Amino acid sequence: MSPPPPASRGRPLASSREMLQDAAFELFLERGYAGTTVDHITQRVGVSRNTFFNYFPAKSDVFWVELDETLETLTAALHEASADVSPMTAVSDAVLACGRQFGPTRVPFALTQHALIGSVHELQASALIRFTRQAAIIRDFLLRRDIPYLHAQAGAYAVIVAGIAAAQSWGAAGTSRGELTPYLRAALSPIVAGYDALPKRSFDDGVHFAAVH
Amino acid sequence: MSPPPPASRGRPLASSREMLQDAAFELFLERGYAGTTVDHITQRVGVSRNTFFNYFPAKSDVFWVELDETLETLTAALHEASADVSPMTAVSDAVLACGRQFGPTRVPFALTQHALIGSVHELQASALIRFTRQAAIIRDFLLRRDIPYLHAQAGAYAVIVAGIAAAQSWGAAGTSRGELTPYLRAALSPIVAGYDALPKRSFDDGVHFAAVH
DNA sequence: AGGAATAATTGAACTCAGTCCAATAAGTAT
DNA sequence: ATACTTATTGGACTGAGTTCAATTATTCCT
Repeated sequence: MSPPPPASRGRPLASSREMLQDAAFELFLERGYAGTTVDHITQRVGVSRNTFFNYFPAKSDVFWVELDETLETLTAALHEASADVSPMTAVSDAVLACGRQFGPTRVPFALTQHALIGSVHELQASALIRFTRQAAIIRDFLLRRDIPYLHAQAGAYAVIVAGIAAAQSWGAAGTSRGELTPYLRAALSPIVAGYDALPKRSFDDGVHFAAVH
Repeated sequence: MSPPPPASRGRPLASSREMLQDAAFELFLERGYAGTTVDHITQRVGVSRNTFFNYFPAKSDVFWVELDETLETLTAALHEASADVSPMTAVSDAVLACGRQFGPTRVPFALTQHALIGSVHELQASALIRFTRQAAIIRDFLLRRDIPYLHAQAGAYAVIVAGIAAAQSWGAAGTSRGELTPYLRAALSPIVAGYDALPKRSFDDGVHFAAVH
């Protein structure tokens, strides 16, 4: 996910991550994601196919680079959460904080092109990986705040999908889109409200839900 | 998705869908999903590799067969929804109706083995396909009930992920799992409550969200 | 009975992502 | 110089999924 640390010893990097990334995005625009092979990308940079995989674990990782940079800040945003607000409010605030990294001047490729995810297998798989990864981070946060497992898992999922729905609408809105934040607020509010209204321990009305993992 | 209609004309089917399916599940248990190739499956049935793809569009479709049968009933369940209850309650009821098709005596392979989804690319992709397909059905239902686009999309997503969280906990609970319904109820309730509490048209407090598609 | 139409099966060749491995090249530290 | 470290490379491989033309089994029509 993160760029390999520049080594002071050994053979220096001949091709940079950015070169591959730039070539890939050019080609994605020229021939579409599906019409671009890893060979195309490396040929444009003038490097062997295998070198691509030194920098990116998969072709699909290029698609997500911009988004991934932001997703990585979620953990930190959660750690800054105040203990005064409800768990789901804290999560929502963290997601909003991440969302503020986007705006009319910064729209990740993955958002403008999210329709691609519907048709390319690799993107579907890589999208789900990111989904579950972020959900696990939020779920664990909620578990630490004593939310029972089922609600922690479902709540984590729900917050993420609210973010996805917001990002999709925003990304699809074209040049008129403005800031992402109001979209996020609108999508998140019913979720947060629903969980905040939940009486403590209401989750097991007669049924015992075992924790998983 | 659905089995090819038995043709009255032309060469009759030599291998049945069930034979391939049974062989596949046997092999999934014997060697794991990833360790089973399409070749293995067709060799066990005594048929050529290409024949597999006459019956299933992809290897991953076998993984989901049992679940798919139930997912296909969602549209019908939504059509039976009463106009008296709130849109999200109607959706929740439909999901609960689908969920009642499972129980201790019927646990789909995809649920007991859901951990596989975390490690197999094809399963990730095929899981997301099913997720978006069901979400679109629910979203369109909510749109017909005059829910604005962003909330319809986010709400549809949220209901599905609540179902997923419930199904995961239930599937992971082992032989002590009992009925799926209480898990579903618990996971769905805060979502439904959150959306039901939403004042009409509160969604665009000053911002216009364009409909997409 | 003898085609013609229809549909399933098959084999073969192909594409492409991703993995593995051994060889080599290009640097740095001693 | 030499050893060590690390990047690059080529080659072979796996496995899912596609495409296509050829074959085979069956029904319908005459």
